[in-house]
Amino acid sequence: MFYICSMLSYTEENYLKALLKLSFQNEDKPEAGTNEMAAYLGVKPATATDMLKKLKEKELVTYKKYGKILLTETGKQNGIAILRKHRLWETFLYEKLDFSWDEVHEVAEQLEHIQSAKLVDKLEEFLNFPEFDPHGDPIPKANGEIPTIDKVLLSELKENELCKVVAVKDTSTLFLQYLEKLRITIGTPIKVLERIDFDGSLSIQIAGEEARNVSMKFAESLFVKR
Amino acid sequence: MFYICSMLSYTEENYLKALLKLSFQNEDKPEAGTNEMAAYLGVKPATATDMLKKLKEKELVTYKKYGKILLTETGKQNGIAILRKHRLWETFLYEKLDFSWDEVHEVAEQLEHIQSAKLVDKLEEFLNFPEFDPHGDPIPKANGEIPTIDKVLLSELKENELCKVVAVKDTSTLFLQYLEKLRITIGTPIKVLERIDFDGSLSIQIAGEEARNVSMKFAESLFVKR
DNA sequence: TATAAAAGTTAGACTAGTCTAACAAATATA
DNA sequence: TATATTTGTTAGACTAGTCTAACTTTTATA
Repeated sequence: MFYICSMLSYTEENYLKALLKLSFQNEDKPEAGTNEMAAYLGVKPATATDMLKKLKEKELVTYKKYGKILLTETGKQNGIAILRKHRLWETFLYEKLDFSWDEVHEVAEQLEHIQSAKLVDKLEEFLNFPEFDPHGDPIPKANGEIPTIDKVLLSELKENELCKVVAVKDTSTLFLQYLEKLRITIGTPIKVLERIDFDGSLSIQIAGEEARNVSMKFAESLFVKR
Repeated sequence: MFYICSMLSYTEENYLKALLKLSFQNEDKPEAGTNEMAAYLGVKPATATDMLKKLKEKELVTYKKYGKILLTETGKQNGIAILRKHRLWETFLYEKLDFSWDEVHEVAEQLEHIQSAKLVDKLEEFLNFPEFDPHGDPIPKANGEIPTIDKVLLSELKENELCKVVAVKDTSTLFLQYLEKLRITIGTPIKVLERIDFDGSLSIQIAGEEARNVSMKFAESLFVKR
């Protein structure tokens, strides 16, 4: 149970976090490839290969030449610790400092690397132990547990189904700003009025307002709870 | 008035801050020497020389070989911006997250490098535009102005003078913890009962409690307002 | 004022993280 | 299954920031 190692560089932390995120994406098999990882981090594959050797040396990942990359338990816990910090800071920025949905990420990318166990725990307490961040993503607990919530994509609902927004799948600025324009936020109730099979678009009712059409791309970017 | 440049590295920021701090210390002449600066930053003089060339290139300092180092106006404003962040974060940690006097500095050293103009200004607003940090040091305003307060060392007071603690000169953990033990904090009233000429020590009354002796070293580490 | 001491600089080397270009292995497909 | 494509690795180079060791300039002092 002595997983979190504080002697990681800024860069190493970013690699671990990327690996963790990729493992969430590829749910069935939590591995990643070198190119995939490099693309995610915005570096060249050669660079990723080098770092991988270092992470392997430190027993944070298992991998062999030309093989897939997998986080060790230590690597995973370290990644989770960073994700925890990231999401707590996002929550702080959104709730206490009036940052908007799409502004929090960039600053949290920096704040997540601050080293101080006390700071993280005090921050969590100050925020009243939030379970989800402003995007609806779960905030890992101090022990590494990650809260869950059952959610489905808006696109999976049938006609006449009612739901509440619980998270965004796409966190791009464009999408988040569109959501703000539609006055959709975490918790907003939505009713599916009609499904247009032709292009997968939906006619929905947002918070009891008048009907509005949204694209399939939109419906596949929003998580809701029935 | 377009002073703050955001393209400074973590290290460059530290050099500018060090130079600014040294210029406060050497009040009469705000210059510094290479060795002095290196010592302050915990690097070797050779390293400081290299960085100086870089800072000169960027017009953040003026200096010539074997000469003294002086911040340019741009350099000074950048230094002040970092100091502002440092002291705002210290205030946040102390007031909102219950950090103790002597714990805030280390974490603020990291937080001061977060790049986001919005963050700093929102933080200042969230803290209600504090003028002084937990150690009583002035927090620079967004425009670079630094609040002042007239303060003297406790050691300068005469017998029977009354005062209030406004800042600490020494910010070492040992001193801060001693202050906590004595239940002295910013704002605590103190009366000088007796000055012992033999060793410069004082007999003082803290917040109306019974008399207590403090050393000359102590009296020279605490700033008060008459 | 000559010289010793202090202060500052240069040259060359190292590490972490990055790149490009060339190559090797694995996989997909004709 | 042979080959083309994709994926991943190696080698060599670069930058920022650091070091040590040797050297130079300034300053303090005998």
